[in-house]
Amino acid sequence: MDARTSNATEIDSRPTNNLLRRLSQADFALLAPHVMVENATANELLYNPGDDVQVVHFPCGPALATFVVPNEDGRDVETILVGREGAVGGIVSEGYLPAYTRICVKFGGPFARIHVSKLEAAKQRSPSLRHVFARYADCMLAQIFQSTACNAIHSIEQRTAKWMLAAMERTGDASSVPLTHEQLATLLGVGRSYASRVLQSFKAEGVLDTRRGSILVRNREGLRLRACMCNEAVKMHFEEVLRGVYPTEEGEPQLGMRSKR
Amino acid sequence: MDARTSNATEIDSRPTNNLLRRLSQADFALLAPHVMVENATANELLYNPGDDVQVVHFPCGPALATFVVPNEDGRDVETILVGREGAVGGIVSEGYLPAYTRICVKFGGPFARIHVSKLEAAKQRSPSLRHVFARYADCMLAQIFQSTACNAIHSIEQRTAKWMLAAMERTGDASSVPLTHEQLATLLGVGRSYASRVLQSFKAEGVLDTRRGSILVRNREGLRLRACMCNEAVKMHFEEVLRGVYPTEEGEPQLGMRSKR
DNA sequence: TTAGGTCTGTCCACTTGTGCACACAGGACC
DNA sequence: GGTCCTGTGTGCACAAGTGGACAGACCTAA
Repeated sequence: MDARTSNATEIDSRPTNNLLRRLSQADFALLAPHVMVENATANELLYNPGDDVQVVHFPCGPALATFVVPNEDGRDVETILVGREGAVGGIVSEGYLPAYTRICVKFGGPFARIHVSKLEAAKQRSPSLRHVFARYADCMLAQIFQSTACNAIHSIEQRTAKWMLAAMERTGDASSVPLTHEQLATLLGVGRSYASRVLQSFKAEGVLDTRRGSILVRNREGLRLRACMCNEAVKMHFEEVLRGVYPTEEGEPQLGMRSKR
Repeated sequence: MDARTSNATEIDSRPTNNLLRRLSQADFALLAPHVMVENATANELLYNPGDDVQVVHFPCGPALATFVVPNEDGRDVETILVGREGAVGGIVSEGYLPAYTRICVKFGGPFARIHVSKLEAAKQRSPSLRHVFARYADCMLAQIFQSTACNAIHSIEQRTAKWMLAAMERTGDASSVPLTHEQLATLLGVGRSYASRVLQSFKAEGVLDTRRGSILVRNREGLRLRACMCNEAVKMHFEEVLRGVYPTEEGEPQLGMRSKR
């Protein structure tokens, strides 16, 4: 509604990644020449364990990436989801180290990419830019900590509901998650038949519906009732540390990070 | 054996924290004036959620800290152990942010402390120092990722064995862990009676023995056989990224990080 | 329109872990 | 030397989750 500011076009042309959109114009200008947006499709691997981390990927729009911890016996575990609120690759390590986890595109979409060396050079020049990334790294850490606790004490039912909500918040899609029962089970690190049963019980309660290869959410509030509060805890930390970056149902963070005018 | 270098005394007087000992002399010199070593006792809280993180704590000797994720229903979960291989507080966030987790002294001992502002100032002046801390942050991240996966798919038996080994590697103590069954159970996020039963089965197999308030390890190799490989996976990452920082049974990292001479 | 592969719902026997209860053992303190 | 408290060992009923199996449903492609 105040899209008539002189630089609205320039701002709106930024990739739809909340982290990038939160940057001041000056900071974004440092990165802009090196940012490239490309599409990635579901299941594409951004990094494998041991890969040299050289590129930071910012999921845009409905794109979603996950960190997958491989396991000797093949039972890989998905840990955290990263959508347009964040970025993956060298966020904590500042790059040039072997990746520990696999990073996998969960839902396809555009990804903004920048070489770590360019990002680090920009951080060198702008403390405020460094600061935003340090803050995001802290939020990502919080997310993983919460995941660890969640896996330790919450039921599969709770975690299923939590995962669905987290995915929907990030993609912005109102209703459907393209996932087979098998995939959902793997992602939670549980058996397929039990995952099916949980979905079945949700279905019986009218919370969601199942299609071949996708899950439809019928009653988001019901889902929230059945989920643990882990999402909320993490969201609060995001709000405290990086106000407006975490996607919510009320809408995206507005541009113009300085709240004046 | 080459303890006759001119500055041997100065080096040996460094706190017995492997991260600090890995620093070049020049880098350590930047920190030294601001480092203070103080003892902390078990169960002391270094941070509570929401606290402003202003001090970095480096566990020395047998000291051990843990990150505890509090839970709405009071079922707190301990996540990762940090001993003399690392540090806690503002490692990822670079300080001045509200703590997300509780940080608790698990086993008492000396802690070297430095104010985040001093550490950050030193990083500003020395890229190599910054680099060491970025690398450690990456290792810590790996540790948490592995924990998340471990909690998702490994049995309580495996996790108990893993925890015992991890604690012993870090404290260097050959045999005894001062822990009640209750504490062990809480720390793993499981019921007390089941934890007792697992210990009982280990005892029956001659792997460990129980005393009132502490657990004695009888057969470390047996413990390793019963543990998951999560420790090893993390250890490998440490070795790759920060060779010699992770404590092992073979001994501590030797000083003089440049291997020449 | 049929064939074939994948996904889904459900059954079953089994293991893992929970939560409560209770007897009793080990120390610490008077 | 008794008292009291906390910690330990164990029994039981139950809940949660596993892993294999299989029939049928859905979709695609020929």
